[in-house]
Amino acid sequence: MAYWLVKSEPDSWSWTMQVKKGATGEAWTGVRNHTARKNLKDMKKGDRAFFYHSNEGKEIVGIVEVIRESYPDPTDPTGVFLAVVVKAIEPMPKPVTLVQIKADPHLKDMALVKYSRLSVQPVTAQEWKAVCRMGGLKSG
DNA sequence: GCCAACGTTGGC
DNA sequence: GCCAACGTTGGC
Repeated sequence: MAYWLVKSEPDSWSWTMQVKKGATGEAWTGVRNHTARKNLKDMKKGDRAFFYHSNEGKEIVGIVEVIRESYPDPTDPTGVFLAVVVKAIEPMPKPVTLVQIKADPHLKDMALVKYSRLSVQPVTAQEWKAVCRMGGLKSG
């Protein structure tokens, strides 16, 4: 199983909205970047991803699971880009902020820090564990 | 095919 | 609100 991080501005799509969707999940659409597209393509059913609030909050607020692998993004008229479907698994008991991540020597190589504009990014198993611990979760 | 101009993202 | 990073566009 692989780990990822997906970003959303809470003004357009927030963790609360994701939770309301429950087990049905929600299509993750609107990604228009080729690096991000590749990451969406690599996502497998059962993979987990951190749900990150950009701009407002700047923190990891929860964990989602991929329940449908990549397919053509219905919001993309060119048919080039991809979407996946994710469902909320659990919230972070204590959201992990960008400030905390930057301050941790083990985490400052995270894509979140290095490629701040990338909206879908891979997370290593070590990073996953470390962030979960900081967020008050025992495992991933 | 190069590169300047421009638009967007997202942290500060 | 500003600006750095970076992707895209379009003239040549």
